[in-house]
Amino acid sequence: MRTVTITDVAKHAGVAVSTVSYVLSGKRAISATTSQRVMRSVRALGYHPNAGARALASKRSNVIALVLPLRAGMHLPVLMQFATSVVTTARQFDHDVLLMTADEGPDGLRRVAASALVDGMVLMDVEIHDPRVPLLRELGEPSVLIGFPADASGLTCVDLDFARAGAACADHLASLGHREIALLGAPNVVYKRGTGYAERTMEGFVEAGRTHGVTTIASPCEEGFDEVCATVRDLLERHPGLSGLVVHNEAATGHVLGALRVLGRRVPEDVSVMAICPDDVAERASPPLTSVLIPAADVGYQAVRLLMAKLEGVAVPDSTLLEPRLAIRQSTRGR
Amino acid sequence: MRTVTITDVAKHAGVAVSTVSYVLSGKRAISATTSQRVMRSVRALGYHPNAGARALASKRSNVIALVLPLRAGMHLPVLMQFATSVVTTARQFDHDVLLMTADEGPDGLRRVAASALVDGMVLMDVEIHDPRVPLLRELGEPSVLIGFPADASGLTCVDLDFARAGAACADHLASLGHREIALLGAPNVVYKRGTGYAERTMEGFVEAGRTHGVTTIASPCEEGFDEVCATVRDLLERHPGLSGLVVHNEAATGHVLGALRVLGRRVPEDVSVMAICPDDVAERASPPLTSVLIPAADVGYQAVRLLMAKLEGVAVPDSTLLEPRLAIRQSTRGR
DNA sequence: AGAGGCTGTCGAAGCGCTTCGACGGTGTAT
DNA sequence: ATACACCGTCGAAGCGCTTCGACAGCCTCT
Repeated sequence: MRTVTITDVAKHAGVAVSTVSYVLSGKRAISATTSQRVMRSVRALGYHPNAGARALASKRSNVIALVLPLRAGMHLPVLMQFATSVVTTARQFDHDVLLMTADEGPDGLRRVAASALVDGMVLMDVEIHDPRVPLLRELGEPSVLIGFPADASGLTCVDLDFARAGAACADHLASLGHREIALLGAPNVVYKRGTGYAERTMEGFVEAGRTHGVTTIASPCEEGFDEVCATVRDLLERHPGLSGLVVHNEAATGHVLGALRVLGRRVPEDVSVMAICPDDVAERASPPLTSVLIPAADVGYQAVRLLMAKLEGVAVPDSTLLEPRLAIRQSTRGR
Repeated sequence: MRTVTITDVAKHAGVAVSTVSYVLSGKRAISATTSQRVMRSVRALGYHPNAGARALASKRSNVIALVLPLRAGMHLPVLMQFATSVVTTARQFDHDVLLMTADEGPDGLRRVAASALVDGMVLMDVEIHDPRVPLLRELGEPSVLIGFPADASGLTCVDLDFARAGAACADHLASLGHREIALLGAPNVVYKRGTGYAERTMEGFVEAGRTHGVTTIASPCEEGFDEVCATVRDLLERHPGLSGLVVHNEAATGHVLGALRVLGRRVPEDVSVMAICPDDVAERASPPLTSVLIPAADVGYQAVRLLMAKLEGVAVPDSTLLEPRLAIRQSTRGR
């Protein structure tokens, strides 16, 4: 069973090869009757254009790269959500997604760009000082970053507005009357690395606390149960007035609740707890956590949408920040 | 800056285009001197072969598809581990990975195969009655499945030997002197769907228990804390002699420990607990859990290795089962 | 009635690469 | 010395598609 080519379709429909191409691409006007005849042949023969030939002739592969670094302290489920929304959105724009990880290093990007395997790329989990950024500038490959590097000029970046997410938490707790509140963040290594979103969340949190005249404490948080327990105990001992806790670390979220239980503090009666995390994590906790949502699906969608616009030659904003969304559940209350 | 083509390299090196091609592919003998001269030109010009042209001429895209369904109850981190090991291994074989999700449905597979976008595919999370399986047979596309469908004849399947994993847990607990042991499995929906690995684990567990003359209980387990708590409480009430617990559900692992704490049972003094999960989850728990490892990286590696063999036309075994590995930590002890 | 402008279709020229057959040149067996 | 084999290299023919320019036919405007 030889594979069906455009020539077969053309013969079957009794038209020229170029006519079939134009029907399929819509790049020139074709009469309705011809068009229908061609489409009927396409279906009858089960024709699918050969991707390689198309890419060669058109200089467009209709594939975009999704570059995931996969570092310690990243929460995988969120990454997966990004990834799947990128794939789904890309398909809506008739593109496929090539998955790349960082272990090939920057050379991977270079290779993929130079070989015209992809038309553009979406880079996830971009750090403040990301080695991929200068390379991106050099390659001139259309791209969209998820996250913000230190120097974002000339790049297209998308992310949740983490500063506002941190602030939203402080706002919510302050409005409930809490006067001393803490943020438990990512593991230390994430801050050491200079990961923008973690820092911006803290800044937003602290800043908003100051505005409200509320005492804020911000602390990194490791991910083992015992470490979380120690951190929480320490926090409560040092700050007896502490009554509000924000967890921005998905692996630790469950442990924090467990630690409070062990320490004999009730949620929300003694301590209000909120999380910055996807909804399903917040809902699965006990009690369900008031949370600020990380809109992973939306970020992925925006990233692809922007990339597609760039591929069309449309100008796009350098920076796109997505609004955090507060969902009030049962883990916070006034005092 | 026009992109560098093989013609540029040939001119630069003073040889024919075909010679450059043969140097790069090694498909014909080329003298050492010529070869070196060509390679020097390749580096000097920064040549990368155009993927589309290569695919068109050679009928090989050097891309494989990775198909993730993404259903409820799947544990994402494990999927990610599979995925990254597939990508890494594919790169070792000079292939890239196209990421596909199920929302395009079987047509996605058909499209990708017919357009010669990929040379073969790796399908993850295959169910007992998987709609993709008949399609796969029809397409005749080289493929490897991770997981086992009901009828695996003529297909290449890889997976952890879950029956032996379940048995290993029962063996371990029995050898420690426990006479009544329970398996907490995946959420009910997973069994309803007919997911092979979940069922096989249970069967192996029950079977091994029988061999040892130990009472076994196998129960599905939802993933919220409160549900887990209720399940565990119920289990302990109904089976007062229960002293060993196996958790085969990553989202629930942490909750089970929390539930036991709440119920006043110490681990491992009162109840021995083990898990079937990746090492990092087991190590992060408190106390660190004796576990049977899911060798995600190895499964991904094997899948790609087998696929590459098939692409070379080498015959491969229909079924590859990976040995479970028991790691004894602090959550189990004799009674 | 003729010029000019649209529309819809065709033919042909590549896109950059692989691969096949051909062919000098050198080494080995007769 | 002649025949033969083999090694290393070359030229050319596609792979299946897009796209450009050409052009026939028709309509509209003067």
